[in-house]
Amino acid sequence: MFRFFMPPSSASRSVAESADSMGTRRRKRKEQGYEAPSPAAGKPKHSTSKKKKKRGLTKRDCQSLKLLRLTSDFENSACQSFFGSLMQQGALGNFFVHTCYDDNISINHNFWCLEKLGSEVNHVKTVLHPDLTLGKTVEGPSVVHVSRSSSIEEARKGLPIVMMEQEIMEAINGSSIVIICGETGSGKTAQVPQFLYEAGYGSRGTVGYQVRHEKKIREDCSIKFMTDGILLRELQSDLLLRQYSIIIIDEAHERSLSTDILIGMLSRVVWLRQQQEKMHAGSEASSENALTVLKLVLMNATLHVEDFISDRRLFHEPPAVLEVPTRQYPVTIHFSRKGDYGDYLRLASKKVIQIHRTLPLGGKLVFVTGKGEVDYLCQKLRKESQRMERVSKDITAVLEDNEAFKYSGLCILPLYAMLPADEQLRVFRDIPEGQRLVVVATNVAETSLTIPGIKYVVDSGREKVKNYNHRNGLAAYEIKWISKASAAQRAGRAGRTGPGHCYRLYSSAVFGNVFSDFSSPEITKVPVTGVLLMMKSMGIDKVASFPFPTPPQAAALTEADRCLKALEAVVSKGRLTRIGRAMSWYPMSPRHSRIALFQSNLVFAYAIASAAALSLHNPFIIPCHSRGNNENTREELDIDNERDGGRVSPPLKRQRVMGKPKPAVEENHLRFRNHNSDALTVSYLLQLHDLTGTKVEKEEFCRENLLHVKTIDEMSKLRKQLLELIFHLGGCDEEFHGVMEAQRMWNPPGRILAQAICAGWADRVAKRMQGCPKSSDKDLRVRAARYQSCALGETVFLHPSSSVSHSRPEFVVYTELLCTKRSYLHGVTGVKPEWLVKYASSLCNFSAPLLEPRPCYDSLKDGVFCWVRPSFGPHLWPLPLHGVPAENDMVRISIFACALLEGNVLPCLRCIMLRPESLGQSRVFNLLKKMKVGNVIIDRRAILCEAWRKNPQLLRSEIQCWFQEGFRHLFDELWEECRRRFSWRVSSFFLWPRERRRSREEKKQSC
DNA sequence: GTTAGGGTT
Repeated sequence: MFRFFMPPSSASRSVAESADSMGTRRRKRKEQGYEAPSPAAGKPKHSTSKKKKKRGLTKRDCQSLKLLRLTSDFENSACQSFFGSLMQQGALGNFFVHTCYDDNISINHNFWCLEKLGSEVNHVKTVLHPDLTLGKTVEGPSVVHVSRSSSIEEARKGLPIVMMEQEIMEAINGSSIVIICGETGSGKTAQVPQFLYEAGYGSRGTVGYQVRHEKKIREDCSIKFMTDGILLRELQSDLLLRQYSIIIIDEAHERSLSTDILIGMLSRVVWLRQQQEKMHAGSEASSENALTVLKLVLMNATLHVEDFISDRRLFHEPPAVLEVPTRQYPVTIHFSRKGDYGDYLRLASKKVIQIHRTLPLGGKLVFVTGKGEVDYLCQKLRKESQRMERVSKDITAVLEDNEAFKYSGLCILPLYAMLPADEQLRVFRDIPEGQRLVVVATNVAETSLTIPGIKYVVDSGREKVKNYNHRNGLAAYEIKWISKASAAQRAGRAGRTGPGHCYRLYSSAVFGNVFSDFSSPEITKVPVTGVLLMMKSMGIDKVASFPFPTPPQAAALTEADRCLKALEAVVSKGRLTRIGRAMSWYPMSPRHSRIALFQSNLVFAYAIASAAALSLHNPFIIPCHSRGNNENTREELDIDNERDGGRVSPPLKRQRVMGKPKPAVEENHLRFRNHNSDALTVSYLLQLHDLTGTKVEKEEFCRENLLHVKTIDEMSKLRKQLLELIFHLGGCDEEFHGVMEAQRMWNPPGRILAQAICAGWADRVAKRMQGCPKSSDKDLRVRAARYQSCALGETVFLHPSSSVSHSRPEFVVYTELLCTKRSYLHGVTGVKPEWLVKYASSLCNFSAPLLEPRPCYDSLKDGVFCWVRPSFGPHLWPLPLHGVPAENDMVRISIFACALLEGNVLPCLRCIMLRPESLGQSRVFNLLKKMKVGNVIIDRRAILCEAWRKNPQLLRSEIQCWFQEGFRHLFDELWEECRRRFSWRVSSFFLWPRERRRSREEKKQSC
């Protein structure tokens, strides 16, 4: 079976496309001077647009919705389905699909002719067609005949990449690895799969897709679209990727973590498949299991391919690199005269107004760094716009109908990823008559989605990045200059539909001297614990020599290694443990997999809820209490009313805009509070959410309680995914229902769950500081609890929003140490110090065995233990005394002998209360001497049992002599009774609770 | 007494 792999590429297109399908962009297309035929004309409309409104516009969501629509639209026919998928690729894709639908594509294997561009033929490609499902190779070259209408042909002619079809296909046929570089708009995403299709790849069967939480793959699927994360998972279970013959990785320049690892992995898979093929070619064996070579196509939007080609370890033979000219409209770049404006928000606002007043019509897109800046700038622009409107009215009143002075208002819309979906969608809807669009956006508009009709871009040149210190785990958000590549991408947003302008709020000198060429790949910036675990599970032990396009920092690998050891996923030599292997199969960070794997049955299900809760961001929205400007909020409400037709109730809307009054919100959040753990607080919240009826009610629940809808929704899906993974795959449906029923009552075993969380975050521990040393005057005023983190020297604080901020446990584990106003602990759970020894022993130091308290025999564990004084982490926090198995043979023998005589090994043999003076007696010496039989040391009940089986009289006389003369006649009976019990069941001795309790009390006294 | 750039299994 032929399958392409296409990680669905940038959602930019998808969103634009989705909006397109809803028929809302026609206005914009008219503005652009053409009217594209509607791909959906005459076909049933799909409900996905509705669905989209409710859900977030994450990149993945867009992909999945779009693909759902496409595959269901076209699923009757394999090729139509495939071309349907290509619809996502922009207007030209639309033309193509439209025609395919109307004109009957013919598929013809072993057909030699290909009609191209309506002119002469002449394009015969010799492409092998190994059909794995049939298990045989189709003889001769195979091409697919496609006839297109003249309008399509015309449109295709305009695409630079079409002229390169032959070159691209020759490269792919001649080389296992090909890199195609072409800027946005070159048509590579839409056309390359078509080229392959026409060449006979994947021309049989249907098109499917898979993203997280959503999968539409039919039996006869031959082309599969998926995200990079999904393929990475598949790679884990089939290193040779037997199902695929070509893999296309789109948007490789984005250098996401998964893409980078995939490229490294695939370089080896390609090689392995070549070896396989050679092996089979040499043998006469049946071709049933024969594997063909695997081809890899990387598609890059920039010419920066150094990382892919320079390191010979990655690709032994240099890949073919093709450059496709772009079809982008010209964008004029305007730099500022002054180098660096600190107050870029003020400047941005000024620039927007200036463009608005002096330049022709066209949408404006402003890039700033975060939600705060977006909101601030929106507010500022609205004020300015209102002021100008008033002035304009005054002037027109004086000059009467003079159009030249008539001011048209600005429609100012915010855009960032965490904005609720319906508010995000406003940028794609029609704006009120007479207004002009201004979108103030974060980076989300740079890579993830494209707003139609943008002619002017105002670029602040900054972005917010999350920095992570691998050594101490301290994270912080920083505002930094973007890279030259990013700046180009932002500017490009002005040239999607016609010539545009980009106003950069920095000078060309700053751009030239300060900006880096490219943004650093994600792998260099994030913890790589999960990456390391996955590689180990795939048998890649020497991660340091893995051919990453860009290797992670050495400190990151060290940290990851230390973390995996702390989680007991690997042993000291780096080998995976059983639990580590299990962890590698969970679709979460290793820490949360560890939590989920803590115990079985009911605890398990709660642990999963906790793991899901910790896997996403904190869902509580911290309301903004600033009073704000009434006029602005009023205006925003009015716009809302216009857009949603008054569907959302005004009080709700007001609440959304202004935030609830503080006490009500706090009271609401208190309802969920677990005083020992943020994770349990959020998992309870998750439970309430999941028990809430319909989707609409769930959303209402979030609004009422000021929660991020998207975050909770994602959390809920993750929880479901994990439960299904565990119960259904294991075939435990009944158990699953039992657990779910029991869980409806929601009575989590808090203590055990806190231990589970402790096991997952064993190396992120903080201890409350006693005596509150203040490092600065500023600290004097802080009332938040002070802690010392095991990873950091300086004082850190419990975040005031944490559930445990009042209980302030002595020891906590935390999921994040984020430096904002101060260094704050987030995701906190209180833990007992003794748990640290149990779940983070790799980070503990232990003293030599103590003489006092003296070692003792533990009847439940059946062993002799001595006490050590543990301390935790680099600050050597003292922990409670801890028992470890005694190493000294004599200590073990004598303590066990003592316990035997005291009846702690076998209660019926309780013969004496040992006193210190008895230690000098010869009967002590005799007993101890007999407890070493050859090489065997009798220091445990189990060993004694085994020894008695061989020699029933062992120790008899040595023990008998401890009984008083008067009782010795009873001894024979007692002895037989004891031995009989031994032979029944070792553990049965200690089912005499009263005896055991007494023995413990005695032990305590002796300690 | 207070934060959230963008992705993903």
